[in-house]
Parts: sequence; C-alpha cells; structure tokens
Amino acid sequence: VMILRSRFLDARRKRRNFSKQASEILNEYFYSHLSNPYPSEEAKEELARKCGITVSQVSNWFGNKRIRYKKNIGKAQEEANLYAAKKAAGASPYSMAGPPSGTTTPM
Amino acid sequence: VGGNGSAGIGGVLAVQNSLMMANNATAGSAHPSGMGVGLGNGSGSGLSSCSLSSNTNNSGRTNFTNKQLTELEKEFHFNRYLTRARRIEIANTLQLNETQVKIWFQNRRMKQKKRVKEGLIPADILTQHS
DNA sequence: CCGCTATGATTGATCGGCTT
DNA sequence: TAAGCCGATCAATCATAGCG
Repeated sequence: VMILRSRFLDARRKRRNFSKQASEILNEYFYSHLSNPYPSEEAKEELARKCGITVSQVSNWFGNKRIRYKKNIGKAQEEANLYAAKKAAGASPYSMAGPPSGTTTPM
Repeated sequence: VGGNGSAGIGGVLAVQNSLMMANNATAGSAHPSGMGVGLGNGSGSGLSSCSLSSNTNNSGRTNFTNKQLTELEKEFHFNRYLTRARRIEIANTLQLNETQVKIWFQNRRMKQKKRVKEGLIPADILTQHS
C-alpha cells in the first residue's frame, strides 16, 4: 500500500514561496480590485513579469487568494484590506467601487 | 492524514502519484473576456446518497483510481479527442460516466496546452502538417 | 528537532460563450 | 435545438516551506 506514493518528488510541489516583493505586488493588485479580483490575461502577464513568476503561477495565486479570502472575511483579511487602502491612496489608477461590505458581513 | 477515508490499510489508498507526463501540440487561442463580477459564488451542492461504485468524496469530486487514470492517459495518447462510441466504451470499461470521461479529456487537453505553453514539454507526436 | 500554519500546485467538476 | 469544446474558475486536497 501506499507504495508508489509519489515515486520521485516531482518538481511540481517543490514550490518555493514567492519573494516578499512579489507577494506585495500581487496583494496590492488583489486588494485594489477586491470588487473584481479577476485580472485579464494581459494584467496577468504584467504581474507575472513584475513578480518574476509565470502567468500560470499568477493564476494559481489569484485562484487560491480568492478562495482563501472568502473563507475568512472578517479576520485578518480585513486587516489586510487596509493594505490596499494604504497603497491605493498613494497610487492606483484603478477604480475602487463597491467594497465587499460596509462593516462586518452578516451571514 | 489520509484526507479521504481511503481504506486505512491494504486499501486503494493512493495519493497523487506521478501519473502525468505527456505531450502534444496544437495551439489554441487565448482570449480575454469579460465575465462575472465580484467574488462570491455559491456552488449549489445537492449531493446525497449514491453509494455505488463511485468514489466521490463528501463533495462531488470523484477520485479516479490509478487504473482509470492509466487507461485514460493511454487513450489520450492514442487520440486526444474521443468519438461518442469510444467514449461509451471507455466509460463502460472504467466504470465511469460518459460525462466524466468527456470532462477528463477536456481537462487533459487544457493541461497539455498549458504545459506546452510555458513548460517546455513538447515534442508531441502528431504534428502532421507542413 | 517537532508540530502547526501558510502557501503553491493539481484536478474533477461547473459556468458562460461560441461553434458545429 | 442540442451537444461538444474552450477558457477560466471553483473547491478540496496534497505536499512542502517556514516559523515558533
């Protein structure tokens, strides 16, 4: 049993956390577009370039981020929200529309 | 951690093994497109019962066995697209639904495309052109 | 050195849109 | 009109990195 179990540790799950800076860029984008955190293919390419990762990795990051963000809401996530608020204040040519919720999300 | 309740011992067990690898070509076209907005969603899961030979988890996710995956891979290399007849035959042999076989092939194609796109995997057999 | 959490990747299945 | 495919995403899970 369990033999076979991943014969050779494929280079797939051998991940390496992205650089702090890459995470910064991704998070900034994510929180700056909370109303629609779905970057276009072009946006993904640019993010990938800035972060030094592949487009697929950017897609994976947003996929994981969206889901994990939802699973929290009301936790440190809101705290991270000020992340965007702060950076957005500085420069954000994007439009911030309807935030997820005013105060606390009843549910 | 056996995540799923796969038999504790002497069972099917099996974690994502290294059952992948393949190549092929065929480029597709990527197009951006507007889509739904905002997070949120809400997959309506209406599962219940079903205790046949389908190993679905608590969710509606089917855990294919190594045998099934091996057969599907084999078939995929033979043909990246299925005919209705072939699909039925395979579904029958592997005890899967036609839909599952169909979906598996679609996902497999996308997977390969992705590999070719960035990864250099290719070489692909079936480049019969020019 | 160990246990737990954070995080990147994989994948069966779903959704919308377009084609046949 | 229905069925299949594509592209993107979801949702659950795996496996490892990293921190205390």
